[in-house]
Amino acid sequence: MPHPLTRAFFARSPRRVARDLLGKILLRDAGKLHLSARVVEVEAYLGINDPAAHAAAGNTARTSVLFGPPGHAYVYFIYGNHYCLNVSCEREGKAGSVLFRALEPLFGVQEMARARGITLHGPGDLPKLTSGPGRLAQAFGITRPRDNGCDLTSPASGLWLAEDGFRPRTIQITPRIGISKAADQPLRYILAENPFVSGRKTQVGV
DNA sequence: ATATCGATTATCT
DNA sequence: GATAATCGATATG
Repeated sequence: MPHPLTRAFFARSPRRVARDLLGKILLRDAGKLHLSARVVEVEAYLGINDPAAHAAAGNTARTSVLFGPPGHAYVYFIYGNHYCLNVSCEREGKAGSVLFRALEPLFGVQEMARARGITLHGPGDLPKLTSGPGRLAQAFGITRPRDNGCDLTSPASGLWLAEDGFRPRTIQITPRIGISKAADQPLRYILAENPFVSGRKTQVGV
């Protein structure tokens, strides 16, 4: 049985939290709806001194959760279309966070497909559910303001993180995706060779 | 297979 | 007024 991650787990640097979140599980419990998926791709955002981080703009109405206690959901809306999910890290007052970029569905595949508004035609379609930060948020019904600030260490919140004993084999670290500032820093953590990791599907070079 | 582009809005300059 | 931690559709090789 999965058990929730602790506050102390998140009260560390974004790099360590990101690294250790790989292989953990995100769960959604809303009445009859139960979803779960394994974390396979995340990015670390380092706080006010990271030009690519929303926290670089300071503690505003939008970013206040980042400056609050660790282990809480920071949900933002982007490109007029998509929501994305982060978890706050470090101590209260320090704005590090981790962005969830891709998950591997474990339970509730049909419900995720319905939330995404797509029909599955085969196993090859599964990555369309949760591969990409906007996709996984839609699959889990994560929106702002409703889910912004919710406690991801508490099953009672209906959106939480847990571990089930899974141990990742190979972890790779690469530059972050989709940003223009500080784009060279290696802060993206992925489970190597997991088909649910977002981005290029074809291997270039070797 | 890769490249380009439109959608649509909160936030900041 | 411009841009953005994205996605999906369309065009082209």
